[in-house]
Amino acid sequence: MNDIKQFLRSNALRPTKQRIVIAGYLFDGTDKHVTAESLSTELTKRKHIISLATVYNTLHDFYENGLLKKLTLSADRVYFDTNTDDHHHFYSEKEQFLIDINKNIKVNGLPKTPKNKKINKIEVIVHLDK
Amino acid sequence: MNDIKQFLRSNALRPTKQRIVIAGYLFDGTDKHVTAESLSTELTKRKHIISLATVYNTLHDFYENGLLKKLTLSADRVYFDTNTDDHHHFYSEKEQFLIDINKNIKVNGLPKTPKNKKINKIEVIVHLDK
DNA sequence: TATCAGTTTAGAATGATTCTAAAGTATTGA
DNA sequence: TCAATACTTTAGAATCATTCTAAACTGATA
Ligand SMILES: [Mn+2]
Ligand SMILES: [Mn+2]
Ligand SMILES: [Zn+2]
Ligand SMILES: [Zn+2]
Repeated sequence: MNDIKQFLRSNALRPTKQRIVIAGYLFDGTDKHVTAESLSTELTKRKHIISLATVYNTLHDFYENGLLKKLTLSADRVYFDTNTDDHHHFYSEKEQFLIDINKNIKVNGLPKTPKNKKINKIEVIVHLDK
Repeated sequence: MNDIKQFLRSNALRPTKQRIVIAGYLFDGTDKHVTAESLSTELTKRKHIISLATVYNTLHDFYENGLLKKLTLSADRVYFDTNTDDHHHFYSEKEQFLIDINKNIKVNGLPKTPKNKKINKIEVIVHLDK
């Protein structure tokens, strides 16, 4: 709890009640993939009444400070990922199934990068079926 | 034009005026990535007045018949791809830059597929910067 | 403890997409 | 050929995730 305050402060984020609760949940040591909606639901379950606007604000604040990654897997919701290492995903849209691939993956055979551009990140999504 | 009619019929799609125009544009031989909005704008430029609802309907009809692929690259718009072969993309969200990678790409080092699931498709997105 | 910048919040706004239901059109079989 | 039918188009409303607004609130600072 004081750790969380320090953690927030060290990321230039004021340790407000709401941020402490959200950070406590998100950064509890287990990797998570959340949406604003799923996080809000989880907070409600835990009797923490935090407005949806604040959930959105906080996710963005954390994202902007590099504490979360953002995943665009489906057109109608944004996932935030507590695993900020470079990694990839198994994903099933139908089943809302999403798990990390932490092993080192090599992508071979890429053509040369378009003129005047540079590669920022290579993202591999392994789409799964039942 | 009669080709287009046949083409639509052979895909169980009635050759309506609107579908003929849209198919004529989309399947002119050059690969394209469009959104409902960009396609609508292009049609307007060409003096084809087709309602936005029909643009959406048609893109979905074509998609459902395997004439288009759907790409989820950004949370706030869906791209449809006239290249229906297996392929990957260079992408820059900031610059709306999107080009095909048709070369064969190999992804090595994947962990084993989760129990009771099978791989449907592997998607590689090479995110670019300036 | 006063001050101020940063934060939270309810509710409105936005914008892509989907839905509704009525009018229009392609198909088909007599 | 053409009426009957099924499919399609359309305007406008609805939906829904997300962002915005502006007012109330709170953490930091001295
Ligand atoms: Mn959306
Ligand atoms: Mn949206
Ligand atoms: Zn992850
Ligand atoms: Zn493509």
